[in-house]
Amino acid sequence: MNIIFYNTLTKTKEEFKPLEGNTVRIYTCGPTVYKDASIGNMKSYIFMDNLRRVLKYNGYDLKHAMNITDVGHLVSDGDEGEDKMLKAAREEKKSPLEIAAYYTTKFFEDLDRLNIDRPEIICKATDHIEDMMNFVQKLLDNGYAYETSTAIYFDVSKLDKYGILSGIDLRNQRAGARVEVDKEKRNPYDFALWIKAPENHIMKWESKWGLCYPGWHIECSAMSNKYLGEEFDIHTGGIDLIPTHHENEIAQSKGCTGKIPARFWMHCEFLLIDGGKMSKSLGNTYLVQDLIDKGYDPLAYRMLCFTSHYRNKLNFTWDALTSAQNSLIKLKEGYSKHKEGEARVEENVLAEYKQKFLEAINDDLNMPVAMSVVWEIIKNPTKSKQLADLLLDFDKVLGIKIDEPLKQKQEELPEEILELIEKRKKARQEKNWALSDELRDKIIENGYAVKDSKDGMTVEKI
RNA sequence: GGCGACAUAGCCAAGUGGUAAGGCACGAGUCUGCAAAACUCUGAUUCCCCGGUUCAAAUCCGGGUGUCGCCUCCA
Repeated sequence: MNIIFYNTLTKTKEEFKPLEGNTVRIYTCGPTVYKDASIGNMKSYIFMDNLRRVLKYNGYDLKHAMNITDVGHLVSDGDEGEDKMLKAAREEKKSPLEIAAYYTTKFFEDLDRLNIDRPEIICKATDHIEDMMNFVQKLLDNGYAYETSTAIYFDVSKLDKYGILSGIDLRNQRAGARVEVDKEKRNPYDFALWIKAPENHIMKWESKWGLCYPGWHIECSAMSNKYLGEEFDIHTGGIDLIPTHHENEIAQSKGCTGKIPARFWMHCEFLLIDGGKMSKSLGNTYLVQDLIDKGYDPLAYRMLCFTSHYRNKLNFTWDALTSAQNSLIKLKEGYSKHKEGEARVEENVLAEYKQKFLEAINDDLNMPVAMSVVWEIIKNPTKSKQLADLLLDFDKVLGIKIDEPLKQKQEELPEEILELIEKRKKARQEKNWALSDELRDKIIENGYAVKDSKDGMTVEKI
């Protein structure tokens, strides 16, 4: 079946086919590891994982590279200010590499908790300094770069067109509206490729231009070129990377190879918190750990992401997450019921479900529609192992571990609650309903839910 | 000032010309000693407002209002 993806480059949906053979080459802009990754960051890695799984489900092999930025970008894009890595290192009293190692580990922990598969190639910026220098030299050789007293700059005026991704027109931009103009720069939009390190800069490398450190776009160009070639299939990232980072990657690659590095550019929209931006000052920069601490299975967040399309903003609220977790529980229960089902269903029924599911995911990863097919199966009154197997098959794409119990923080019941439970059990045996109800109220008052069944009662924290 | 996105039931949201997916919550019923849980059923004559195009518009066009994002580091 055809796969259709929305391409930011052309602003249209296009049919996707790998450039070469059966292997899809993808590059994803990974994290800068100087702080914790928020659930907002994770939205775009869930998208990345979703893309991988859909391509694999369609039978493609993947060669997917993701960078780990462990060399500092600057605090400001005006090529000035303090280096983020160094700032974190100073504040946490660690070396930059310790900081990077620490947050890299935490980042991958979060990926695991969200069941996000790792790209085949994980490349660290600091391991590719040599490649970056060569890339910069190539740009100088080709006449796309120039040296100033502070850095090697890319000259955007040398390109036939700068701004094809974001649609900016340089003529409409006011130079220095927000950032002070560097007199040595030829054009306001010129950006630093290779920066001459000040005396006190810790992370710096010997180069033919002196002790330097890389600008914040060059690593992606150098590494994608190294691992995936001059032209690969898909480049992904968050929507915020379009106007500067990806625009500059395209500029660099065009200057070096004459080619736009990727055929398809796919971008994930932002997560909103209570309808607005996630920000430190509002204290709503939630982490995966925060979700766990509040008693949620991280995969509930994955479910929440599937209620909306990756190209749309998703409004995160705790209510929405609760709703996603409830539906995840129901989904797992529904799966179990089918798994124990003895009935047989017609082959064409299975084929029809599969067709609808495939149509949805291949239409630019339309997960909300794909999920509606899943619910159709769950709600099918004919309980059949075949349907359970189909759901398990779909879970290769969903990655919600439909066949495993919910992973929730289980709290031990306190002693006094256990006592109340015992007393109530006795009261119920004696059919002393008044006492039973009184004890139930007490348990509920303490913040626990009581469920009675034929087999006894269960009590859990609300 | 420039660029862009969005506005669909209480909430999270699909749907891009053919008469409103799905989930959660709520409500009702079944069950239960009563509740909870579970199971079943139920919800927008209508898609921010006003015009226009069309046999037909949530979907296209024009105008308005509102919300949000980017142009500084950001997924």
